[in-house]
Amino acid sequence: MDFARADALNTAIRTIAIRHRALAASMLAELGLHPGHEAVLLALATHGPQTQKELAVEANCEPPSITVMVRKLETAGLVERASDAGDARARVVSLTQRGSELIGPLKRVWTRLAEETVVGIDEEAVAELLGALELLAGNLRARGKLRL
Amino acid sequence: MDFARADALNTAIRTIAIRHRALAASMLAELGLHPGHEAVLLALATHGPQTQKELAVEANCEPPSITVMVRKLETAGLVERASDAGDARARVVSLTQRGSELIGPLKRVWTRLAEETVVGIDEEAVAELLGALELLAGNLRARGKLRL
DNA sequence: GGCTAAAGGTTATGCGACTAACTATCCTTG
DNA sequence: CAAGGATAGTTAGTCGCATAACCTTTAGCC
Repeated sequence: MDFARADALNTAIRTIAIRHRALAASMLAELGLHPGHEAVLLALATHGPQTQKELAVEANCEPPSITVMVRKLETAGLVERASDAGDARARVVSLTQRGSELIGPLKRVWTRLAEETVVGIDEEAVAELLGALELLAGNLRARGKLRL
Repeated sequence: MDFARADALNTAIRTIAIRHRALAASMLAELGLHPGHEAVLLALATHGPQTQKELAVEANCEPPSITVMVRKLETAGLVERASDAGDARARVVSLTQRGSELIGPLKRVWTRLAEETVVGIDEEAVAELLGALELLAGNLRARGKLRL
């Protein structure tokens, strides 16, 4: 690939990353959330109570990030942690009542974000784009761990 | 749009953002750079010396981020700042000799990153994808600034 | 011309995310 | 069953990026 195209691609990805996050931040602020928190809450809403390790996999980030986010969500009263019966190391995280009540509005905000992101693209093209994006995500999987 | 598709889209974007950045970080580390720095260096290489305000536009980030990055690049000896003749407020940033010498290797790394990102996608599809990504970037432009 | 508004930079602060290093538990296996 | 390695979480420290507040200089305008 020539540099011009490579740079256009990298730049587009970086630009989308920054702006998508910025827009997410301003929308999530309506609910008192910060970007990243929605991944934890939606994972809990979809797959039920789970350990922080599992959350780290679902939310696509490292355990230390989960530790901090879960602590903040706990302080906000949206989530609670309990000791796992059978493994004293693990902490099982689950939604509180207040957390559950936030899921509906969160899903609406999250949907609105996606709609604004792809405005002007017809449904078929969106499906195609989604496939391509998931392919990219797969390509990039765990590559960052490589140390020479 | 239904929630499932919206979430798939948002999640794909967030995942790509995190992983692309992580891979970029590990590749740029070979050159002693951190992610974000490449945007400044490539902007200077492409469009020549310019003020920090212009760099902020080109690198798609806010002036304070530029201030800090430029200072680090200056400390690393890759960039230098001079007072603008005619406007005492502005600082003109330019590449040093060492900075210029880094551009070649940087372009190679940057190209390799893009190639790894789209591995397994044929050239025509990459072009199409690039167009879609730039459309998304346009959709998201400055939306984050909105305050209700 | 002097007063106010706008613009370029910097500083301070907060957030997410990472790596590295640490603790505590669990599980293997010799 | 005791020793060593793997695993769940936490803590500490760093970086990019953002916003808010501030300082300085420029520019507009009676």
